[in-house]
Amino acid sequence: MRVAAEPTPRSSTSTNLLQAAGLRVTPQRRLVIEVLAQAADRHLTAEDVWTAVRDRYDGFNRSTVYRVLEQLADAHVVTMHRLGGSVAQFELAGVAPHHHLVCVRCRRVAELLDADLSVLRRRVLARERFVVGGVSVTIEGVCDRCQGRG
Amino acid sequence: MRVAAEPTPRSSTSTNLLQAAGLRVTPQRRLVIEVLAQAADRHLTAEDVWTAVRDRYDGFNRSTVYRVLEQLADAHVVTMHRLGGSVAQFELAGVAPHHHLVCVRCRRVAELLDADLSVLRRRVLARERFVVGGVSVTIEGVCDRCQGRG
DNA sequence: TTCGTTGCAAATGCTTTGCATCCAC
DNA sequence: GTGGATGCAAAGCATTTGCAACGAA
Repeated sequence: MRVAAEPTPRSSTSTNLLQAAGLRVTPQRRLVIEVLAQAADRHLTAEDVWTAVRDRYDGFNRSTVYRVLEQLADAHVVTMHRLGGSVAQFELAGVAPHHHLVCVRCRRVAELLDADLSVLRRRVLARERFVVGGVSVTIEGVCDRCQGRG
Repeated sequence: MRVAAEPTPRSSTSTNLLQAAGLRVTPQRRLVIEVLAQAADRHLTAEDVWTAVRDRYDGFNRSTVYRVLEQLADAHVVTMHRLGGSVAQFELAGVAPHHHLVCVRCRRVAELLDADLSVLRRRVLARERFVVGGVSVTIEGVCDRCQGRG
């Protein structure tokens, strides 16, 4: 794909993130990161990301989005969530360990930046012979927007 | 489908569960419930369930398994989980509110019957205008079996 | 120059659906 | 008898993969 010769500085955030992760800096990867960064408060599906990047540069392929998201997830640059629906959702990593409020009607995801689970984590490690990685609390329910309807 | 004329009592657990849920008692539904009941300690995928029921009665259709599992989930007879992998897993409902330990290597799921989250639940309800349904804690990590390898 | 990355198209895997037949009530 | 349930086959959707062309280092 030929991407418009945009005067983007080589040392932008996306470039830094890629280099820090030991990944090659390609315009596609930078775009995906920028799209996720601009949607910082939301969770995007692969389709959302694809729509956004294609808006900017026609020809951006869907499978490239999936491949890039997978690589970025492996490199811990983005985080992937499967929150009950059938589609995965992505967000830029690096904030606090986070939990989610998932609306069972509209499937919107809100973040829950609370809940200290360190006690739970320690207990599990001690009791269950289970080396704990990510702890994720998902709470299903009905969000404020949906409480009027249905 | 013609199911073998097995002398199964009409008042078995599966029949009771179906009747209580207001669902018609069909041999297919009873079989699905029985399979889930026999695997009480595990989480089964739709494929697992299908393999098990087909073992007993040839001709049991895959889509019937999906339809039955969906109806049973709607009726809260079974619980569906999406625990990081792309495939849904099912188990008979009705035990304690439960949480999971998911091994990132083998994707095996262990149960975690602990963690009192009532405080968290109350706080969320008070603060977020979010009507809380199910709370599910998922902890990813490496299980004991996998700790040797890789 | 080299090997990783991308575009394209086709395949995959899980799940859902349309329709005719069947059976629980 | 009647509406819901099932079998079958085909479609659906999100995601993955093979391969040739391309481009970052």
